[in-house]
Amino acid sequence: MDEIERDPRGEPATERLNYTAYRLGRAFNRVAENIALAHGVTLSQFFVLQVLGEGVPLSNAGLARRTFVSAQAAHTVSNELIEVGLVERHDHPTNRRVRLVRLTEQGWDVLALCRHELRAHEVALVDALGDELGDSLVGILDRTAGILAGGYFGDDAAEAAAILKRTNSIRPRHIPSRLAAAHLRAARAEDPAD
Amino acid sequence: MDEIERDPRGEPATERLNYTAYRLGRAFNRVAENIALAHGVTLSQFFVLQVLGEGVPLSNAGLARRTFVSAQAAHTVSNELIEVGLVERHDHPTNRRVRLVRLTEQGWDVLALCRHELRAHEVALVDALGDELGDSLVGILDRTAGILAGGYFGDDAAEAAAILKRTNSIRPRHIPSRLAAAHLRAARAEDPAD
DNA sequence: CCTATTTCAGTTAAACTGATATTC
DNA sequence: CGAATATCAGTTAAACTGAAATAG
Repeated sequence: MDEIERDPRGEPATERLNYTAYRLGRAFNRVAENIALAHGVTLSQFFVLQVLGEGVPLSNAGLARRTFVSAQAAHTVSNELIEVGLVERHDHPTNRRVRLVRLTEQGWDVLALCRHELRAHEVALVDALGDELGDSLVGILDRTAGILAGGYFGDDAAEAAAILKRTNSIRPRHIPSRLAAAHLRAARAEDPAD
Repeated sequence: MDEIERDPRGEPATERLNYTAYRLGRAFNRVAENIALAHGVTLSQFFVLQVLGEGVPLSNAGLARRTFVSAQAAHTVSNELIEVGLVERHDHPTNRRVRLVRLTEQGWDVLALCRHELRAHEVALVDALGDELGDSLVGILDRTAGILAGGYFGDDAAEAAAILKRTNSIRPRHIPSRLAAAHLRAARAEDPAD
């Protein structure tokens, strides 16, 4: 072993809630982003679809609060979704100032597809987590993120495959050599005729 | 009540793990960012400080993996921290290719201050959460984020105060009128001589 | 030769702040 | 008039991809 000097003031970052929550969020975002991009939707757009997917029309201000961004940011994302036909604006029944947004039929279709894939991933995760969640919040977050690893349970081939499914007109993602190698190995094992 | 039509396909976004994890991460990030900025450090820089705060020198590649970003992104952040003297580079004992980074004394000082404030926030959160965490992951994430609200337990005055503490040479944050009003009310109640 | 690391460079998604008009 | 909303605009933090040199 290397046994490089370790400073005595050192404390595991994974003991801090903000770090574990950040880590867990990143892991989920990778999966969600790959799923969304595979259907031509960016991650921030997908969060808007998810909130509107509750089936209740929302004002732009309300949408901003639910997606935790500024009203300006939510407005931009809404406009993008309107432009591609996944969302539409309509008047508020009583307040003439606010303009509500809601999903179009096409929006519901895309959301249903993403939801389906997302749920499959969740089922696998909850299964891997087991029944006992433990008794500390930071422990749960750390353990969940650890199981998720990069979001794909450490399955590099699965991650590479998910990246390849992206609609690359949006973001032509570079596949790290480690992932590419695993993906090739998996593909070869599946089809030895190669 | 308004009773606007609710689409039967609607499902709460808070039932999806990716949404609740994202929400929780955002709430923690707001708090961590305010604390970090109060000491002249951005959020991404702070994550690097937290990882190096384990007391073990890391390569840039290792740092990238621990903060879940590309090597290029980690490299940029490291350079920023080196420039302000919170981090320093030194050689790897055996591998001449890698250059390790570690905290400087000044880096340890800043980290200690941030850690202190962060832990106080965590204690308040865990206290509010109570002993029983529940038995579903999505339930825990949702409940925790709900308690945190915007990160400050719904205490608008506290959030406004935290924003005001930011070193505004970095990012002169706009304080929403709602927060500003709450902050003024709280300040007036504290010092009625005003 | 292959893989990992470092690091230069350009690009972009996605947030931010500022400011104004409008409606309740 | 005060507060919330919609929406114009510009800006920026912070990620991304591409590519090259270097060490093991």
